[in-house]
Amino acid sequence: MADRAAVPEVIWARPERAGRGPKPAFRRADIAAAAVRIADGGGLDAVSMRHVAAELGCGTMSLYNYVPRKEDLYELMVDAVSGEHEEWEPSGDWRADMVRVAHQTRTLMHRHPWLPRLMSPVYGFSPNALRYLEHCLACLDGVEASYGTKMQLVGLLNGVVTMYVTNELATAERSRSLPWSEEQENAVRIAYLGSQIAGGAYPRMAAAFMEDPGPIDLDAVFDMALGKVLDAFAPRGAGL
Amino acid sequence: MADRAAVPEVIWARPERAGRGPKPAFRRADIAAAAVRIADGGGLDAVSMRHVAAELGCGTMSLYNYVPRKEDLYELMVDAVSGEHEEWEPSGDWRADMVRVAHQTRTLMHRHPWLPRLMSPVYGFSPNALRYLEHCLACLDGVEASYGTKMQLVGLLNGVVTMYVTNELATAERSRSLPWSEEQENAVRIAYLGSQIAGGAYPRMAAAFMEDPGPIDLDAVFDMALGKVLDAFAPRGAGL
DNA sequence: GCGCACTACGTACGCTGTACGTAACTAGGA
DNA sequence: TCCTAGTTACGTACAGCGTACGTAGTGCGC
Repeated sequence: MADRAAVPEVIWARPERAGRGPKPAFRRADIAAAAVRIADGGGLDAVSMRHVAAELGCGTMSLYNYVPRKEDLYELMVDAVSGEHEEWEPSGDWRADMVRVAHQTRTLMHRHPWLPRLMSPVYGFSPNALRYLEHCLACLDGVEASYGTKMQLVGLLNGVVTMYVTNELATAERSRSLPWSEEQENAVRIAYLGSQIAGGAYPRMAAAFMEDPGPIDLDAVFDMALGKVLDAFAPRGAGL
Repeated sequence: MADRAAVPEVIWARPERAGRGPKPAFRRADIAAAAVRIADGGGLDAVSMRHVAAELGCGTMSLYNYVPRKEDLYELMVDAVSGEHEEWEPSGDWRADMVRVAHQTRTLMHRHPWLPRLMSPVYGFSPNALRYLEHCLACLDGVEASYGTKMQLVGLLNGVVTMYVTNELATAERSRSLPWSEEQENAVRIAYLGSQIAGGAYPRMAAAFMEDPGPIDLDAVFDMALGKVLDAFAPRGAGL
């Protein structure tokens, strides 16, 4: 009996190919790719063991030969798209490199809108996550600070990016599981908001929504927040 | 026929009591409280329509008289605990007030560990969320800045708090749905991490984990990040 | 070449959200 | 005042989920 993990197991520590039986029909990468394909097309909730198996053309339960739990499938997915992170020779300007890293992460999350929901520090040590972290640290090589501080910077940056993209995608991703359109939902919510504000109980909120700053440039908002966070760590181009 | 929402509907716009039929057995607050109780005790995944109904002592489908979709139950929950936010007379020192707000939010999230997962800008305009936002804006009354900037500050602050608490709770909340303990899982993951680092492919990661900064004080880390974010908006006690 | 670990996968269980139908109830209009 | 239409309550049912378990069949290590 294979004793399907009564004890914790990191999927990455498990060898792709066991010694004994018939050779596996897929590689882990195939499975991850199939799951990513489904999530990209139909949202994270479309990723079920049955769907992934169908996408691969195998029986549902066969997947459990590769992935002990669905949770591990998620971990495979996150690692797979983490592999899309490009790396480059550190430019010497760590601030510029960090901005580039952040933009790249944001692009990645827009390409795979389910990614923010799966972002977890627990997945932070998959093979591709390690490569990514090492690259970030390399970009910070010239900075005089402890690795602890550098890790905190990278963590905060990642967090802020995740947060912003989550907000950027919130209504769009939400409308995927709703029986009506995003615009309809927004209209109804804004109508309610208007009625509440008109009540006079929230004068400052009312003023805020009267301001009408014109169309919001999400890219600019993101860049501004990113800049502020970096400023917080290095106020005037000094070290951390 | 009641035509159970073929068109979007904000739950807050629906009256608690309809004119016609028998008087409802519960108020929305009862249902929210029951769901919160279950989530506090058994995690968010324990919140199913059947469980909530059982907690209330009514049939499962009766809930759908109060809540058109499960999603709306979540919205009720977030609003309910948002009501736990205390308010106070703005002190005049907006930075101190913002720190207090952030600490309060963090405490709230530790009391209701499922809250970060449900944090969504979509729920940002429930009654208690409006009260909360209005209070934040009131604390910023003396600051010379547009309401847009103020909203951005509040948003960024909330986001950073959410992010930090998510990380603080990640392993604990995760272990709730796992058949083994948090410590076991951590041990296995650290063992894997060690083996990878020992391979020599990630020299900086290796150095980072050699550093051993001693026990981490989560409160201090949180306060530091919070301070940096506030510094980013108001470098030296100036206005925004 | 034997045995056993492994792959493949069908069946089945308990759980989920919720569509639908029915019975009891009550407020508004005649 | 009675009638009726809209609401509440809730049992049943269905499609889908993760996954435990059992059974074949395959091919490496001894």
